[in-house]
Amino acid sequence: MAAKAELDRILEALDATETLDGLHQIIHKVCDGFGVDHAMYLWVETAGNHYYFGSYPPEWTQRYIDKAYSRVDPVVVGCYQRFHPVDWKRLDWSPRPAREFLKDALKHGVGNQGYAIPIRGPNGQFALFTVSHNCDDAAWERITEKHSRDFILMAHYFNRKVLELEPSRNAEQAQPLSPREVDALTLLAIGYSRAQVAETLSISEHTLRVYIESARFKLGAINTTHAIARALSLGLIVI
Amino acid sequence: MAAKAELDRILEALDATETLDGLHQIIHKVCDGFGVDHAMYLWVETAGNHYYFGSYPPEWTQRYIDKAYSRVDPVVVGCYQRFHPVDWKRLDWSPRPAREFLKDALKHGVGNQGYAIPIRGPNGQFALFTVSHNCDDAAWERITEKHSRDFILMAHYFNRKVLELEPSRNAEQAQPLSPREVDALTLLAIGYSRAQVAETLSISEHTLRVYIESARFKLGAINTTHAIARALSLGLIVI
DNA sequence: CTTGCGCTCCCCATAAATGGCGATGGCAAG
DNA sequence: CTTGCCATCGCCATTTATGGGGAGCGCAAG
Repeated sequence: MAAKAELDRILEALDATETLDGLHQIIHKVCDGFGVDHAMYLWVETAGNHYYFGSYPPEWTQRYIDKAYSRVDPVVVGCYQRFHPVDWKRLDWSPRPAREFLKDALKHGVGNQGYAIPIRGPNGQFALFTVSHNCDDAAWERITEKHSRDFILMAHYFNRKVLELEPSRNAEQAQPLSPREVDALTLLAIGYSRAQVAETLSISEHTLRVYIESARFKLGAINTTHAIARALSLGLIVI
Repeated sequence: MAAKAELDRILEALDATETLDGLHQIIHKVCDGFGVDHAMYLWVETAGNHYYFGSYPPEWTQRYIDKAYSRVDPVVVGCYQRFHPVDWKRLDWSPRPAREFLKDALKHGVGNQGYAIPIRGPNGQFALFTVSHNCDDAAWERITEKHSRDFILMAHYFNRKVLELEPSRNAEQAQPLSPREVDALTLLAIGYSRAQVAETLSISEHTLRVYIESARFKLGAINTTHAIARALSLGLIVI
């Protein structure tokens, strides 16, 4: 089957590329190889700070950033709460901002059909791989049914490469915490006050403070809340 | 290719199954179909609260839970910080607890080779899909090279089904936070004091307090640190 | 058109966390 | 055998967070 060879070619190209430029080119091969109008990868971070590449017109991508559309885009919002790839049609387009966004998107050449694959990486990374197209529902269903597995794999490989080539975006490795520090931060993270933590761990509150301060220092955190947040993000504690 | 048909059969079975029992059976088909000794799925939550099914001997799985091995298991610890599937050999087995864990695992019939695929879902879900086997390095590399894509897809499909059939675990759907609440918690999570957050958001410190309290209430958190931790865990904020 | 919710503002008092100065003993690696 | 890290303890002053009251405006959905 042609598409199978297509997938292999793309995944191999993804494995082989060593530059972001190379990576960005491959997205166009996805369009050609799978007969869709557009494909894109979008790493969603805090508002306005995305990492995007794809085949959408540059005006649209700029507009998307300028208008902070990722906050209203049902594809982003909807995928954030699910694991399963999703057809755009099945998302909730009822809120007014969403409908206006859709109108704007169609005007800028985004396809009326789309299929989005949520991707999650370490440290809370969240990204999307999307293919979109202009066609009727039946034709689109044929495409997505046939290639949904391929899209999943490509999403995985794209993200893998992005993480590899954009290490700066990926949080730095923190020095490990001592067991007591982990205990202390974990209990604080579930809402215990310092007094309660000290009692739970059967240590003086002062000793506890030493742990917290030590953990704060290791994590480069300026207060306890920050330390908890960093420890959670870095996977050093789990609640 | 036989393995291709094998993959199709398994993914279709995964799509079709509607019970956890059915799901648990399929893991054995993975072993048969791909010629590996063991396969397993492990949803890692707080210590001792896992969701597991697989082909390991029941004694071992019980022991794993009893000894809280997920805290020292380099497969779990190592995968938590990466996106890429990983061969067990490439993990860090040098800490003493890890070495003792390995000895214990081998004694209980876990293979000397393994390949682990990290899986992440909404609300900070973290799971592992692992295949393991007893053989030499060369043979193992042939298996993993040939089937790594299949393993990724199976990991994805297993997790998809688990999320579908175990909604209770995922059910901790927190009510969504308002944009201002997200702003407030996010800034607190990066270490800002309330005064700084209020200034950054250009609101009074009292208004900020209302947001924090409202978020605390929605999250069932008893103090700010707890709220931050829960919001992070639930994926409601990202830092 | 009412009800709810989000966003905004203020004061007071108390509880909690932080910063700074200490100290001792154990254990492991260089 | 020193150096560093971990675990444990104390006190005081200051800053910050929390809990308890209030209130008004706007928007959207029932």
